[in-house]
Amino acid sequence: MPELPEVETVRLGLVPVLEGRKLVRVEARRPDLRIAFPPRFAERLTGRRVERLERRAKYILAHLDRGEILLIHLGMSGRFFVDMQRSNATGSGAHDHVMFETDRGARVVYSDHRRFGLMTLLAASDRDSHKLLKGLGPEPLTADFSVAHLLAALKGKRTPIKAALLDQRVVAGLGNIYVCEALFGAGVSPKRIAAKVTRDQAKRLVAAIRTVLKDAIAAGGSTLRDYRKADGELGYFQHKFRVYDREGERCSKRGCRGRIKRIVQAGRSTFFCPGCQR
DNA sequence: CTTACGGCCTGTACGC
DNA sequence: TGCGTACAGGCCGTAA
Repeated sequence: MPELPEVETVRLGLVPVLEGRKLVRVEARRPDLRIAFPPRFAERLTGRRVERLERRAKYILAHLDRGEILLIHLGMSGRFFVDMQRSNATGSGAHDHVMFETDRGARVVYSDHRRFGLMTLLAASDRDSHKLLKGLGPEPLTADFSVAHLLAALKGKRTPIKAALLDQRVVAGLGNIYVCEALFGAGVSPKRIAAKVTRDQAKRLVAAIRTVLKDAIAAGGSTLRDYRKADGELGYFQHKFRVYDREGERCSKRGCRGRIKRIVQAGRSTFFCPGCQR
């Protein structure tokens, strides 16, 4: 269920445990996440030092010594746990697929009941050319993501803006929730055809996207001590959304008398206020 | 080329 | 309580 802010919060939780640490033991308990582990996956990771954890879109890239990158995607249900007791016997760890033990004795467990996540290895030199990474659009929290870029990316697109913003080639890291929130913040209707978004709306969208993502990351940092919950789970936090999953509630915008509506676009729920999103 | 849709898995919520 | 159904925040491959 993680989008950019959740992935970033997970990354921040992993940094103190993994960065600079050597992996002394790695177990890959099942090989069939969305993309099967490469051959000898656990062996190739054992003994490697994690030099740096990077986030790109919804991916975490663990830069290892010897010029390799461990690429991680959490899919819909991927979670990391640090230093907690997990037991397959009791069922609590039934979906624990990968375990990393560091030279400081920390144990990091990756759990993913739907198995839409993935882990794979790539050469550091493929950082920008790997097929999962090469088509990604700009990071929304950097200057690469500009009004000019957004307008160019939307040009000629016949799909609704909602679908366009979910397209990782347009902007990287947004998912269904934050697209709904950003469209609400910008006052733009999710049904508007992408190519018809005006310059003024594009400006508001760029600003709203940055704001909702930054606020969510900040909420993770302030809600969780060390980005970690009591049970050792990293990166997830209670966050209040203004439209997502609020069908039927009053619009929170001042002076707006509308109610939040739910529609289905491209098979996914969209929440918006017909009163103030145009 | 762009756009639309099925499929991958399992868990949970809800109506009857 | 049990059962069936719908739905879930992602992404890829394929077809149109």
